[in-house]
Amino acid sequence: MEEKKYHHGNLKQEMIKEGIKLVTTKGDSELSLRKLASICGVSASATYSHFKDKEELINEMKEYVTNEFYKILDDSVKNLNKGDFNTIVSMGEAYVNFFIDNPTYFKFLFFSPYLKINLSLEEDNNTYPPFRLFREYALALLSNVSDDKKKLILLTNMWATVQGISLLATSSNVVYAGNIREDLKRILTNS
Amino acid sequence: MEEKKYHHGNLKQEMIKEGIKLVTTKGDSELSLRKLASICGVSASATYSHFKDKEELINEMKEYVTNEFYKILDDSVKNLNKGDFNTIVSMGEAYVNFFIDNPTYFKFLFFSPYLKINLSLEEDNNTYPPFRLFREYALALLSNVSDDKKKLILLTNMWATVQGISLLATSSNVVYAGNIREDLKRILTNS
DNA sequence: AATTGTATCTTGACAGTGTTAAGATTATAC
DNA sequence: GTATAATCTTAACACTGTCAAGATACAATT
Repeated sequence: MEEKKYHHGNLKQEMIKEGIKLVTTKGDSELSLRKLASICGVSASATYSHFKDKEELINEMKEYVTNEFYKILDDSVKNLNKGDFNTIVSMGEAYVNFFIDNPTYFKFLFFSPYLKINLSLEEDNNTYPPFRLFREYALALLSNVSDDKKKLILLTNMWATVQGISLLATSSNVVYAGNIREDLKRILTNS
Repeated sequence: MEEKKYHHGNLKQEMIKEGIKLVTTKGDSELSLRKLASICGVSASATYSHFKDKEELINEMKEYVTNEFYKILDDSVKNLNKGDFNTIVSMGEAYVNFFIDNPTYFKFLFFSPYLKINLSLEEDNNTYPPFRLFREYALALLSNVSDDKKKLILLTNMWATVQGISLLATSSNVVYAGNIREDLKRILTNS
């Protein structure tokens, strides 16, 4: 039996985690600060000691999920060579599977002003980290493509493929019957 | 100067249209029944003479937008031959351009339980109409593909391409530099 | 160790939301 | 012309995010 203390001790982290749990199980429309505060055994206003407003809480939740996403992408290419075809395929599979495993995350992550998506060829630190990682590996594979415009189009298409399939896979009533490996191969080999 | 009448006369249609205007200009978070009722010069509860609840209003708004979407896809293949490559390309371009022209519609349409997306090969009437139309023309092009599994994968990929590019194009900070014609060609020719 | 300051929490209030109940007004049907 | 049904209004409910004021407990300084 836990003692009910005046100070929670770990409220910020718990709100983020319970918030993600709520979104995952009930959907993002069910996420309310008061409900969340109640779950954490704390008054509604306690939220404002840790977050400026609801949006800031949601952004921190997104950051948390983003880190999970990033780690999975990163792990998927561990011990693989950066320039290999197999490497980007492995990441592509991990990419799609992440959202198949967590269907609610796709909407949660990809429809928000938080995202800074940059499709340029140059490395930059403003890009959404998982995308940056994908770009890094995709460009490594495309290093022998000399035409920059062609390169950008190929990059965009690889991206659109994993992103589009993730979208379809997490939409209602859709089961993806294809093969992410074949999809990426098709894009890469015919260029 | 309009006379202010007790009965509005055309409230249902005006709420749908003004609702879409609100979503388009301010985003879907700004859509409230009371605000909408106020815009239409009517009390908050008047809504409930025409819609069961907010969800029903939103669904009718989606239906309206869906019809626009469908018409644009349908128009894009008018006077074109169903089995031609150019035909599906024309539709693909119209598909993506519709969402480039109306960026808020993508989120509005594609994240809701309303959608019934069916990726099977068989014709069925439960599928979301614009998707049904796309499938119809895509399958016409694929009529010479004998392997049903291969056919389904190709269909899915054509779909994922236009859908993924639409998503990227309507996300923040992304400009699609590719060419939808080349994308579809790539998918079709390498199979 | 006592005091002070700061971080964290509470209660109470405010305006805004979707929704319902009861009743007023007007159009429609017989 | 009268009854019925559709459409609207006002009033209220529970819920939401947010803020101001004050209570509590932890941390730092003397």
